[in-house]
Amino acid sequence: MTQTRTPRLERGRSALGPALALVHTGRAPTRAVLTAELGVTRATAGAVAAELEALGLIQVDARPAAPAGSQGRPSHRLAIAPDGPVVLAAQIHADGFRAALVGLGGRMVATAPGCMTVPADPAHIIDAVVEAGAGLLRETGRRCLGAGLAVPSAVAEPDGTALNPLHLSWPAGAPVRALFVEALAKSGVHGPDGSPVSGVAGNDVNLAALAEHRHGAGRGAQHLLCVATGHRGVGGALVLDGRLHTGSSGLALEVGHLTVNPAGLPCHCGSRGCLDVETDPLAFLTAAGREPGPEVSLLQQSRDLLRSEYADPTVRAAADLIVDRLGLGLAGLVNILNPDRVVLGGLHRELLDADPERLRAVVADRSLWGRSGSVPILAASLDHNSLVGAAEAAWQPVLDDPLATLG
Amino acid sequence: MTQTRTPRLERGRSALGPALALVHTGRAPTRAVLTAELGVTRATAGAVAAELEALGLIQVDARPAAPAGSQGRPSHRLAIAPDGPVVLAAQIHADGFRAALVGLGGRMVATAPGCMTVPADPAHIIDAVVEAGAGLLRETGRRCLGAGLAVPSAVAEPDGTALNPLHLSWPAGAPVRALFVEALAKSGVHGPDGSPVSGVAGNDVNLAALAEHRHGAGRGAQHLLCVATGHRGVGGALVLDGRLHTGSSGLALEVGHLTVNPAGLPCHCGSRGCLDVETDPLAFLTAAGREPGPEVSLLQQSRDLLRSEYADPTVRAAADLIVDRLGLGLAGLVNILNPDRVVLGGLHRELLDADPERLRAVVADRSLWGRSGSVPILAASLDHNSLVGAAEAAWQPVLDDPLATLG
DNA sequence: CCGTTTTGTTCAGCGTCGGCACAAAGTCAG
DNA sequence: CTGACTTTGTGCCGACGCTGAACAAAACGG
Repeated sequence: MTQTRTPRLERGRSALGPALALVHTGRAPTRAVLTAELGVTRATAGAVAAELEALGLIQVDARPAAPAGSQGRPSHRLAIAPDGPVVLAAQIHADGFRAALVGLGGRMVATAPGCMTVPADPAHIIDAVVEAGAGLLRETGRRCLGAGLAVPSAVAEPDGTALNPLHLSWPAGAPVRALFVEALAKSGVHGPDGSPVSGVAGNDVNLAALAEHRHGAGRGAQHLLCVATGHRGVGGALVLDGRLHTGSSGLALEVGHLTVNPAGLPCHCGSRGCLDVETDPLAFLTAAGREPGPEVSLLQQSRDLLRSEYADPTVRAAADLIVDRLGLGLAGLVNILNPDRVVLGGLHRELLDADPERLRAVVADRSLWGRSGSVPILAASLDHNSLVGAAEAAWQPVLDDPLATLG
Repeated sequence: MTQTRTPRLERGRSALGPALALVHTGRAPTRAVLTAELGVTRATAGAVAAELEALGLIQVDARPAAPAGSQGRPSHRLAIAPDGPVVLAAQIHADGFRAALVGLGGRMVATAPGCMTVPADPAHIIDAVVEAGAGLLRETGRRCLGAGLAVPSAVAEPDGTALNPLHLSWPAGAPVRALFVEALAKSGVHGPDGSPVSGVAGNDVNLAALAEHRHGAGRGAQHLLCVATGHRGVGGALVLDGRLHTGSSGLALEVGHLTVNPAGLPCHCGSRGCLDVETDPLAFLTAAGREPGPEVSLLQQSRDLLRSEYADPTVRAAADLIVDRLGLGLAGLVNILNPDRVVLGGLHRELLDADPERLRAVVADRSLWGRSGSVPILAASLDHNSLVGAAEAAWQPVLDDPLATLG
């Protein structure tokens, strides 16, 4: 009998994936740096770069723009091919959806926003956002290698179902990944070989964390903790050694039910004073004595209030209160996860911008010992980070093994 | 100029490390299974096994004990070489210390307990435990490839200092790893090449989790959460994909200050009702209305009480109270980390044994949705798991690259 | 102009692993 | 008992990714 094996590591240049990841995240601007980062010889790095260029993923400019002041032969410049393949990224949030084409390097090639004019039904909305993305693909004629979808809900693995899509009034357990894949096939989105592209779905904060780690405020962090609040409730995410930690069934970093105010508001989870109900936009508006209106999103109302009336002592006091509660929650997370960076999004990001020192002081005061007490807390720095993160998740197979997904 | 490179991946048979790890954890009892687990051809697996045997690490029995009922040629049996090299494992706890020699497979070859007769000084105790280990090495004449030390304190990385060795009355920041390495050199513990062996130090609960994951109740878990309480305070640990997650500075899983009883006892951290003060042996004894005595350890007193007087309603009520608090803490951790298994040690293990259903019910009730709500909670199953874990940490370089550490 | 420094490329060689053929050692059917 | 079948172990050869060294190229400085 002929010997069969279950291939663990595909054949092909094994340094290809790491090399592409380095160029993708901007950590390998030249072949010389690529050589050092990969830990291989110049010969290998050169061959790898040539292969990536042949695949149409990167581009080598023999004449660099910056002559620089160092001596020796100037290095050629490595860059993402501007006309290379893209992935389809989609995001659904409380106020609408957005589709985009995203190239390597996190570059948004085209984008199409959409409002919630269709029925609030998972299948219809996902169909609409995929159709918008397919339209962009038709307009631009770019090759598409994958697709990613960000939703404001925990997504269970390996099922791909949304467990708590509360803001969307969707039923718990909606099979978002299956609907996404189905919509992709229906819209005729296909890869270079004509077969339908693979689709992945994930929690929006998780994906935002991935994007911030690759291209934003989290760049270079070993263990990155992200916390964000957009509408109702609070989301968390953790990137460990460059990979998203979603736990063994996709439910990790459900941080909303950390107790941050023992005598606080009752939460649907049965406890009181959970992070979810104490630090989200509604909590802020309530603490500031404002009645939330129905026109714009709670995040928008909170942001407007914070930016325009921060001088008002009531608003200031409300912000301080939320910051104190958030700080307690972050300190608890820092003690458990010991990240080397924290990035905040949504309203938490705004609160950090308004008074960076207060939040940092609370966290430092309540977290334990040494370096972890002074863990840097930064504001998210990317526009549409969930969308870019959905693209990152879609790019992941290519970054892991370019040959298997292209050649 | 000749090309230099910073080697990322050492040369040598790259399947050697994974193969040794499989035999080490008992997941490769035969060459046939090894072939399947590694995902290589039989030829490669055979060559790898032959090389490991030549290195004196494993042993191939051509005649297997179990003829089994399956047809085809019976597979030869792979086992850890019984007279192979060992590592020196050491543990220091509140009541004394213990040194041991541990072979691959977690097999304890020799052990030597010691009491706290020496001054309560880090250097003296570490010298004593290393000297005990060196004595075992001299007695048995085994080759020693590394050394590991478990201490009841968070150990900061990369410094190797003990940050909160409270039960030992040591100064915070004691340089335990440096002292350990120094003591090893002083005692003449050396590797096969005559140079002093490398020494690693870690938190005892972290190392216990590693041991349980490799050889105990955590075997096969993808993400394993361990929680244990031995004397005062509560320790946590997380094993992710087979590697200990210690965070970016070694301080991860400091779970003692999760709030589990908002109106509870004040804690030195400034909050109230922390896991540390609500679920440790002292909390149990106090809840049961017993005055802790000075003779034996708090854990021993708690265990005796729980085992002999569980029928007493007061004791039963105290146990239930602690279990409820512990369940709240575990649920919080499960929501954040989403492990697929939880293993409990120390008093928590005893409480689980006393009433497994109560704890599981509390955790399921307070953790969120689906599979994570029914995460299995098991009792630690290894004797001296911190000690075995110290050995695991010492073995790690060999498991990662046998050739680099041996030949 | 030539030496120095750094970068890029070509080429031979080596080591690991896949693929195949064959041998070995058991079960099962008759 | 014998022969077909199944599964395991091993020897051989080639593919291929990578190293190492030599050489060429492109800048700077004296």
